[in-house]
Amino acid sequence: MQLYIMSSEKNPTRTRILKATWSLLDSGGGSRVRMSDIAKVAGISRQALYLHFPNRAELLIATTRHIDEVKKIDDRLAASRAAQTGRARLTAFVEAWGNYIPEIYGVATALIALGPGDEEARTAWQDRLGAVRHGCASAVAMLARDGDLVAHLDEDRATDLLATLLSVPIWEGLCQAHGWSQSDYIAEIDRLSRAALIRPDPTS
Amino acid sequence: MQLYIMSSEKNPTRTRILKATWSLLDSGGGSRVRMSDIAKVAGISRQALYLHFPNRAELLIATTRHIDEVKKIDDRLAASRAAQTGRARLTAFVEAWGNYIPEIYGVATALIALGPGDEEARTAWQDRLGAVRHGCASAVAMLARDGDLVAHLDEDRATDLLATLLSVPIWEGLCQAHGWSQSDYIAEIDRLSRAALIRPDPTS
DNA sequence: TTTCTTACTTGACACCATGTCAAGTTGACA
DNA sequence: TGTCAACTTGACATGGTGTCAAGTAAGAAA
Repeated sequence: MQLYIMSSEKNPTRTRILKATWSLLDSGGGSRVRMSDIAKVAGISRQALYLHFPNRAELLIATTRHIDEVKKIDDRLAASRAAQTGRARLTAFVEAWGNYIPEIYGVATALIALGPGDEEARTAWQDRLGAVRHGCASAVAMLARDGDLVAHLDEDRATDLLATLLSVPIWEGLCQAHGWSQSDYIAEIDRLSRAALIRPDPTS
Repeated sequence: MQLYIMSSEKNPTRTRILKATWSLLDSGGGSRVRMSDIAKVAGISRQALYLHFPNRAELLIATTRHIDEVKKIDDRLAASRAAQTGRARLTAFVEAWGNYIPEIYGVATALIALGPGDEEARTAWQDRLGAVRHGCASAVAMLARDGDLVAHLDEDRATDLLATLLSVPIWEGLCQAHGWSQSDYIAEIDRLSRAALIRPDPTS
């Protein structure tokens, strides 16, 4: 268990560092952002960063947590849990997470790029994926409960598939590489996930 | 224009380097493979690598070409072009490319990891994606010709979507992270791409 | 006022990987 | 015998991370 402290209140320079990291990462250059760049934007010396974070990986991880806090991801995902049917929940979850991706994309990129070679960074990212997967799993479970889950996939498989459809690289491919709008992305992933998971024509 | 020489014949050490790179990259550690590791496996000095390749990026790129040559990707993709209907071609292409992914996965990972920060590596990888996209586009065009393309997507959008479904990260998510078998992967992507692109029930 | 503490600064340095350079060595071939 | 190509060895520049030691500025406590 861990105590989460509102980072906005105390530790003003720590917050300044996190905001600097966030803004640099958001402006594109995922893994090209150096510690010295962050220090410069935060208005402190490079070495002072290490008074607040033991290394680059932890700084990036702390930045994702900071963004989660500011963007209130927990609340947003919780809202998707209100849906009563599996189908509704699927759509709600796709929307909630799909719309969160662009907000963490910068940090995600940096964290993923760090992954091979940094155990801690990989773990941190896996944790996050785990949280998404959990949301996927409960949407899938609800579909199964409703008898709406496609026949050829068990719940685990269906969860794998949904989590993969909702992965960052897919968002990146469509919205970054191919220039899709966020709403087109959401609409298509929603449609695709329904095609993938929902049993066709159960009533006919 | 560029002359492609069968690398297997002449240049024995060059080939040894490429094979060493390939085997190291295949054994997992994508971006953790150092030039010195490659040299050691190839049985030459680290500096001698630079007598054959100007830098790491070019070595990786040459390695993908070497694999293409050995694995005959061109022939395999060409075979998928024999299909007469859009639907058959879609399946054939999914199979051809989907089964090629695991064979280049190691190098792909290293090349992608190099991407941010190395213009040349990014370009090389983009070229490859371009080739895949081209295959996707002609499958989509054939579907459209047959009147089988789903109504709400134009050909460009459909191509984007198919190329994304066939991207390396999706294979990685399913087959690496979640342990799917290659045949399950192919079956599911085939089904998913048909669900995504083919107009439902055109005859009823 | 003096002293102590905390947060920061400066500058130097070790580490590690890439890539470069210069000066050998070795073997084949003429 | 000489020459050339392929390779070796050792040294070094570069650029980033992370560490260390000594110094400074400001506020709280005595």
